[in-house]
Amino acid sequence: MSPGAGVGFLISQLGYVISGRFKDLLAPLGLEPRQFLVLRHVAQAQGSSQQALGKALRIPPSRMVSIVDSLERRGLVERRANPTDRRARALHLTPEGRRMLARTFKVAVEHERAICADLSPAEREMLVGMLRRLTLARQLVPGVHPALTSEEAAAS
Amino acid sequence: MSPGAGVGFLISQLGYVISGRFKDLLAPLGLEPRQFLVLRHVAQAQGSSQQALGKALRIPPSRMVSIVDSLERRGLVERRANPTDRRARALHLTPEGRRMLARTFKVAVEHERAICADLSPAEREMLVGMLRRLTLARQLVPGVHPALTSEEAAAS
DNA sequence: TATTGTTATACTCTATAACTATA
DNA sequence: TATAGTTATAGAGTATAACAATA
Repeated sequence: MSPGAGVGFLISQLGYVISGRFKDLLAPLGLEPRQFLVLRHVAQAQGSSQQALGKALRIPPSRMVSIVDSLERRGLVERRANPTDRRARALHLTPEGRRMLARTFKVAVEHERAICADLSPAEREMLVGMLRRLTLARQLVPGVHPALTSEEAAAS
Repeated sequence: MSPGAGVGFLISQLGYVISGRFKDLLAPLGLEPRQFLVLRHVAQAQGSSQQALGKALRIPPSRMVSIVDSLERRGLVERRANPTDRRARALHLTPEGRRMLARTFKVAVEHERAICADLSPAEREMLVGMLRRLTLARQLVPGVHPALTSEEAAAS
């Protein structure tokens, strides 16, 4: 009866501590979750402009600047000139960026293993299956964590 | 492999949209989630001092002030004098606060129903059971949503 | 005239620390 | 000397709007 008991409240609580824990795991690599989000998507769409990427991730242009700034400062991403449009900057992963991404994937896999430590593989699959059947699961954008992007944009 | 696929990422995404949706459902009642959190706990521990409640909810004293202010302005909670300690204020629900709480519970129940619309009661129970078996579920404080309280305190 | 990236600005949220009145 | 509540202040994070270069 009380909201402390339901599926919604439980997932909401768990989501918070899970993402907080992931943030902690990422910290030793000197990476914040939203930097990780962008880094990952740069890898998947190399040569994209900042705003094209920002649109896909629902991150406003002005925010993309500082995120890409930080990634570039760390030598993980490069802003290259775009030959066909001198306004736009083509984003590319550096070799160091690629190595970093590999490291973060290991962290993510270990995180997942720790979370599901007490579940058999079959149970884990069943869990994913049921989570995907929750109504609100349909409005998720694959691979994009809404908490790391604009709240306004996410609501629209 | 990619973090977009795992249980952790999925719960983290879902938690965000679920709590965002609950916030939207609460909005027509003129209540924000953290006001709801405090209101609910005042009901469970009537006569508590602000700081006693804040300690249980991991909300720092200075923040409690404005939350209780807003609840008092709306006539949902009363600060009464404490006969044994004139520094402390005893928090009590008003009749209007009690009615509001009943309304929010209806909202919460409807929210839960909507989320789990495509699950049978048995599946829903199974889902709760598996969520509770996730490692990080052990560090949850019952009934307290960490996102609405101090991040620092939650980490400690 | 529209668009890319950038900068400037303002706003929200929150914690820390000072302050008062009691204890 | 310590504690309850309050107020003041400062910091982080973020969006909106103005701006310069280019289309």
